[in-house]
Amino acid sequence: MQHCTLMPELPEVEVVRRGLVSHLPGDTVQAVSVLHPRAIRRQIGGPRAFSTEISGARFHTVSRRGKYLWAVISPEPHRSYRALVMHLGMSGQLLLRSAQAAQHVHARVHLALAGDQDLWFIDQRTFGGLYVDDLVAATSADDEHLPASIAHIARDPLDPRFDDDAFSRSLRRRHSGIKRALLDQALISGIGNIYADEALWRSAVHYERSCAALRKGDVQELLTHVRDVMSAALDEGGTSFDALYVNVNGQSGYFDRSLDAYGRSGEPCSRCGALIVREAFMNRSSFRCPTCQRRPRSIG
DNA sequence: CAAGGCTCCTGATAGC
DNA sequence: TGCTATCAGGAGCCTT
Repeated sequence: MQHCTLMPELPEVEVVRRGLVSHLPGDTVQAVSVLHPRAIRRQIGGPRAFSTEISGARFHTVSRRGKYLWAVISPEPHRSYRALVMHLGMSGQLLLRSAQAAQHVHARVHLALAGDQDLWFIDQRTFGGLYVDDLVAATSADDEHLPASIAHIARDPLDPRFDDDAFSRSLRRRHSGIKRALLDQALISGIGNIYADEALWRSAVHYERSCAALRKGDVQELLTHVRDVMSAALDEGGTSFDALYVNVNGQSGYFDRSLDAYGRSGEPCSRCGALIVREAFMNRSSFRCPTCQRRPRSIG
């Protein structure tokens, strides 16, 4: 078993959202313990202000934009609606546990709730974090709201209001390789290193393929593969999700993904048999089939 | 304004 | 045995 298989991308975060939405609404925060100051990020006033504001807060719906989650909280008098914003980063987990549960080594924030279970934020690498932010109208035209701090995050490809044509136009105007664009949360959200590699493998496209060289049909096909690979993971997570158990959690192996490219260097491509290679890219790894996903001629 | 690189962090693992 | 280097990567931030 690998030491960390979570790496939350859209499907993982969405499963966590579903767990939260089945437990949090209606519950209230009785006490707050910030166990690691770094777990409170982008918070005006820092951990102290966070604790003050979230104490006594009552939760409403839990929403998601890309890899960000937020729980709407009742406003104080004469204030706009606010939200508890949560990001899992690389290794974050949100656990609902009884108050008596032993404290996890990497517990960063503890919210004691009035209900049966408390909310714990666990995060080994502390790339994730929580904060409270204003909710603002997403567009001037409707009643959709999202935290002001994530207004720049694009819709995800499973969002019914994701605009395929607009995405295609924006993407093809980019002067960069396709994978860099897929990882840009301001262009399309929810995709991380794993699903980017998987979708590119399914599309038989090299990660350095120029965005501008893609035809509209190529983009549409890529979107289809992104959606397929994410939906499959979401189904898997959804079916193994047990609301009666803990769990809004990201246990290791929770998603037993069947991956075709990511992490499979040295193993045969399940389409052609060539050995999958790992290459350094953007301070991370890229996995591809050297035969199915040939390097563009224009790239060294 | 966009592209692209740097940096934060902890723990497992490999190599000497 | 014990040290050091490497790797894992989301996303804000900064430079070009």
